[in-house]
Amino acid sequence: MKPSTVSRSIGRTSRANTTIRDVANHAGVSPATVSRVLNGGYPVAEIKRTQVERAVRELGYIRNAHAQALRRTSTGVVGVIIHDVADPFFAEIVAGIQEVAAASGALVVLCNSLRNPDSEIRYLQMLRGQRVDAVVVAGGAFENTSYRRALQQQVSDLKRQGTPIVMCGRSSRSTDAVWPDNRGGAEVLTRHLLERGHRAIAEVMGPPNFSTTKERSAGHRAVLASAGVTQDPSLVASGHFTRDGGYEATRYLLAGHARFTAVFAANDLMAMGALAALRESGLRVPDDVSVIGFDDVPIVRDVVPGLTTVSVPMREMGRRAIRIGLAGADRGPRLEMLPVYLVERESVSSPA
Amino acid sequence: MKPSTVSRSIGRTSRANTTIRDVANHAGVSPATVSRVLNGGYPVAEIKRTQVERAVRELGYIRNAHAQALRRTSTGVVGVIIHDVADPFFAEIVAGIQEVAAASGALVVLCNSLRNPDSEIRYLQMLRGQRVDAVVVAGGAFENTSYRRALQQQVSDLKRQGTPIVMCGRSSRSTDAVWPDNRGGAEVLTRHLLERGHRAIAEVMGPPNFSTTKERSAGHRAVLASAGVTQDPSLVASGHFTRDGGYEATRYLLAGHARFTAVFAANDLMAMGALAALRESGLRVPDDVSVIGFDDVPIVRDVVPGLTTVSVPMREMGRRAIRIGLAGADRGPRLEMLPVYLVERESVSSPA
DNA sequence: CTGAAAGCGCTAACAA
DNA sequence: TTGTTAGCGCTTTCAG
Repeated sequence: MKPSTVSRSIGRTSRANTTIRDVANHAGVSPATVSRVLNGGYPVAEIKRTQVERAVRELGYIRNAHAQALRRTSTGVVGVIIHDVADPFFAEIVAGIQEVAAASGALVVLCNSLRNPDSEIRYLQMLRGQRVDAVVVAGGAFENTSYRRALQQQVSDLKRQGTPIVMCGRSSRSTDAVWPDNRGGAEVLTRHLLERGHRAIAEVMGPPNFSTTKERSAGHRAVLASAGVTQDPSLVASGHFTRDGGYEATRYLLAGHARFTAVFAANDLMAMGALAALRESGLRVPDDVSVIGFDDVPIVRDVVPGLTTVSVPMREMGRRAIRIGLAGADRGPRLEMLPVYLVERESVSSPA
Repeated sequence: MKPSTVSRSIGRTSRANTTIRDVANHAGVSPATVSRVLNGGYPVAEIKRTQVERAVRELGYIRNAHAQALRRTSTGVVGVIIHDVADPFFAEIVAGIQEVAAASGALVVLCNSLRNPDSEIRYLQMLRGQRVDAVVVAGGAFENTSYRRALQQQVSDLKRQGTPIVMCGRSSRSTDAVWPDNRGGAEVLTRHLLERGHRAIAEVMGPPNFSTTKERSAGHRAVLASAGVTQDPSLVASGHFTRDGGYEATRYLLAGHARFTAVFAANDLMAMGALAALRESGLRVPDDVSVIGFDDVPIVRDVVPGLTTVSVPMREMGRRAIRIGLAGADRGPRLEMLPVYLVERESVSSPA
């Protein structure tokens, strides 16, 4: 019996994890041989291979991923930072990411920033410490210089480490990115409303200082302007990108004196809130007021009336983002703006 | 200049990650000292501490979590296995888990089994390899002996490693668990329907061989039986725990000849599908048919008519599950069945 | 208070 | 084809 075997068997039988050494001893081979059969792609005598496989099975052995990560360059883990899992928009993106990560055997570390810029930066650091194989940051960007600077720092630190980082849901000049045509979608929706005869259109905006808010609002206003419709400032309210944010903003609008025949909401969740507020005020959709959303999250086809919105390929965005990340360090930023399209349902009609 | 410094600076400036050694050299101290200031709780001269902190900042140094995990007993990572992130029931649970994990500085690895038992087992193994500090398995159990056996094996392997595993959404005898009162909730709902005068109640069940399906169905049938109402077999259909599963099952029921005045759906998503199928058939809810759901996922308050359902504290279940896991290895299984309560909205009325 | 040294569990030369 | 060896980057005795 070799010394190593002895020293191992002396210890308490308690909490010691099974190591590659235990498997080697159990199978009567060296750790290197065990490693070779586990990794494959290296010649090992059939008899030894069988012995090792049996030992692995009998001991219920699983390699320590950290020891492996320390020696190798890849960890088999990817990091994902989103605003909030409970938001269906992000849940869909994560589902897409998971799907391709699973297909390539990678695990995903999911981080919720809860729309706190500092928290996003902190997660980026933690993911860097984890030496993840790729990171995808989903959701619109915070438009604030200190955030921008901190993000830029993380991006370059990550690059220095050789870790690809890809943005999902925001455009970018310096890193890989996949995002929806926010501006184009807003234009399509606004044109749709205009064609139906609406002129007094309330805008339920997202929070200021978000790239998503800016882009969608810009598209909306540009079309309005080019159609010669001036936006009444008292018909604009902003709120969080949530159902309650849309609800509050709409209540605020309703409390004012201005009248409107349609609501342009920054996303579906806010549109749902608008629908609730309108309903509470006794206003019917679309008979009294028309409402449009943005994103086409799964639930909006089940509300009544069905919400007319623009479809953003959330799941596909997630898939593409992680595929780009997993494909390796960037050879010049890969930028993909995904098209969106109008989905007409029942929440829009012509004003009386 | 010390040898170590020299050897480091000889290499290419390229892809080398910054290590604790680089920081030590930069600050003119030993790696041990750097480690001590980084970890805190150990006396270090004020001057050296300052030097180290500056070096860390200047180098943008972040410790390699894997090297750390290899030396320490904890990894600061927890594992979570759910059925599907895109399902709001699970998204809520994950949000709760994330919340407390973040508060204790832990990262979460999220795994989607997509309701595939083999996939769940495989993830359990991977999480074991990651030496996560705790794992929570959310969602109902697959009622099948080979799964049960494999799960039991994983649980004991995890225990041997000293990793707490807690079930979230299913009861258990051998491990820690937090779950909703599925049976009680089904009873409350059924009684509610009975009190409104319904007797011909269709049951839109979940998939067979799921603990959740069994428990909810059992509660429903028990109340029916004790009220002397016999369930018409042609009024029972099962489907996946999704909106489409509920839709298909309801379509199937509608295609049959049997008539019913209410639908008892196994969860909210299936109830939404039922609502859609009913609407398509020209049936009004609740005037022609009443519908109830289960879980009270966030969206159901926004459908029209608002869905009457039973509220399951999803987020709180997630919080509790991870708290139990993070609290350490079990001192006898901690079992918590959380109460549920009826939420009356507008989807139920008395039959004509 | 500080540094040297050992070693966590694994893989990849390098020898044999 | 196989084993021995040298670390990956960190923390933690153990001396000083």
